[in-house]
Amino acid sequence: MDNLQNFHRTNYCGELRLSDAGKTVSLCGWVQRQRNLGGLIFVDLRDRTGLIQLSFDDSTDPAIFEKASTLRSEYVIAATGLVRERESKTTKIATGDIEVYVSELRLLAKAETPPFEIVENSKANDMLRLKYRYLDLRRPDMQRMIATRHKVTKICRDYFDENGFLEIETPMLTKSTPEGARDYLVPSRVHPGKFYALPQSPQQYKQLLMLSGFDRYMQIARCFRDEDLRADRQPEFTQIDLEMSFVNEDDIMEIQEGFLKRVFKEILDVDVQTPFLRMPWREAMDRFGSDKPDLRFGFELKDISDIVKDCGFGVFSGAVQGGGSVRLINVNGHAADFPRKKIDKLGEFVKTYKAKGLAWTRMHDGQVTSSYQKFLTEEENQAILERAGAKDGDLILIVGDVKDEVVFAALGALRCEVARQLNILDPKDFKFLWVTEFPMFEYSEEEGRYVAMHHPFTAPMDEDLDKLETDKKNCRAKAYDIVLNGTELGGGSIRISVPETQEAMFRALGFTDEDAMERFGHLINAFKYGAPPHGGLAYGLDRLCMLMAGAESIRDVIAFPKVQNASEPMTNCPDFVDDKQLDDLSLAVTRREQDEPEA
RNA sequence: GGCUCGGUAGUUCAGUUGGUUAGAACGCCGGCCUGUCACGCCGGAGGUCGAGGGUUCAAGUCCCUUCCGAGUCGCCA
Repeated sequence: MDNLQNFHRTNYCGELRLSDAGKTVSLCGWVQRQRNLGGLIFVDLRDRTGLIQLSFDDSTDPAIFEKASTLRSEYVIAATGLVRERESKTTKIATGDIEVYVSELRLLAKAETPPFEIVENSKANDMLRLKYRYLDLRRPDMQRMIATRHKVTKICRDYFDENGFLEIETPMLTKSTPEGARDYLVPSRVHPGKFYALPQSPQQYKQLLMLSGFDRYMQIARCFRDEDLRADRQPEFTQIDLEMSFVNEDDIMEIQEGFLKRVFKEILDVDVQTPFLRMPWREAMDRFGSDKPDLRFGFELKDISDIVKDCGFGVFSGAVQGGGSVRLINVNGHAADFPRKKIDKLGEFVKTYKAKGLAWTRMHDGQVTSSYQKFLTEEENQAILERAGAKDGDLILIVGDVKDEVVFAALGALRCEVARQLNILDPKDFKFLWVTEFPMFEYSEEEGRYVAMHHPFTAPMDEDLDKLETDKKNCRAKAYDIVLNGTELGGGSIRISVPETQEAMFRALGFTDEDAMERFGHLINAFKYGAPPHGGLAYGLDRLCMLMAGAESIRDVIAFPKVQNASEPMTNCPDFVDDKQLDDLSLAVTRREQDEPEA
């Protein structure tokens, strides 16, 4: 084994080109592969910029050749040599015109055979990759993802700085708030029995910063939510968090669009058209069955409740008369892609969303087959097909339910599912959308009361101010979500800056004055000292990077993510702690997992 | 907590109605090879079929339990 001593790297591997021929360079990195041809050895050397071929010749330098013959994959080496044009070139790597003929070789570290090959597009499963994440991150595609993420945050800081924003850090140890997701709690040693909470978002702090007069705030903020994971949800994630004073929705959306336009241009060379399309929440639900519609394709929802409300098919008429609706989508032109068996599978799919079933009409080669037409009159059937704009080659899919939410959820998801099955979703097509005029409240079955759909500091729309207490169901908020290709990138709102309105909001949510004071007293008090009108936005850096990188999970753009049960396979956290630590924190554990080690 | 899919060599996978010594590719180890670049050729090692129990003359295969992973519903102000 050698050491670095006075070795100094002069270049990165992947940056050398034919124009560098004749130079003597010093390179460092990992052995990608060694090819020993007998009297010749080729070594592909890898660093974060790419590969370059090192060559060794037994006939001219047997000592170095002997050393090179011991090299194995993932050994760490340093080499000095002459850049020269290759005898046989390749276009497979960027440095394929040249090689480095090595005159000095240092072996800096040996390596065991890795559990999976360090190559692009690894097929190793997620668990293995995450257990050896430091090896997984050596792979070129992961290096690119992490680098892309760096570029996004770099542009973010530049852009918002240029637009007068200050980056301000807010605390990680905060007060637990009841509304919203479960908090991660941190016990206090010096206050036995008391807990901090890790922030779900810097929401209240950034509003207080507006009160302090910082006017434009930005933070790349880590947030924590103790909820179950998904492909696009991690217990700790990063938000680009903004707040601005003396602005309305348009001002916030405009500054946001400028940022996204720039990020997509600089990183992907994609020209994003601004301003983005805006759509009220109600319209998004009616047309797409979703508050985060994917606009890359059609198959929009149509309401046929009026046609079937008195029809002879109980599934339809019962849904309408029970207070719900019957709606359809027309998968136009794709009847041939959905034979009976596949339609039955779609029926199973919608049941995931609590739909009772899926009715359908398939028009293929002049033949019409249908699951429901025999129960309806000729006029009713005709009216449905007309409403759907149906023609030969179309597939009509219908869901009815006594609950509108079920119809929307089922058809909204079904619309995306058929698009996915038809393989018509282009990951390089970026369709942005603002969804606006969100409802202020949604009814929580679990709690038996209305809860804030966004958060309790969201301002109601001026024209709905009086509905805050009288008509919660129809009260709309100055809230907006930014949606990209069916993914909610982020959301924001104009905040309540009038103390009386904030008090009304807390009352509407069922808090007593004492409750509100206990939980949000700091905010309520602050608002008494001159609060500027303000609003902001926060969106998921991880999700943005995922979509830009074409990744299927935010895990791929997070260096050290958690798996589905919120553990981390590499360090094996969370883990038990010893009694001394618990004692210091005045904690006693009353229930443990079964896999507790023998005491 | 529910549903769906998965777990076989270091890795990715195949393994038929239950039936001989569980296979392939890549990787790994050894040998040969002077222009390879997925080098080539020859040889070799490597398996508690996730775990436990059951049915059977016989289980990777069938049944039960359980663990682990992925996706998803609930949940995520």
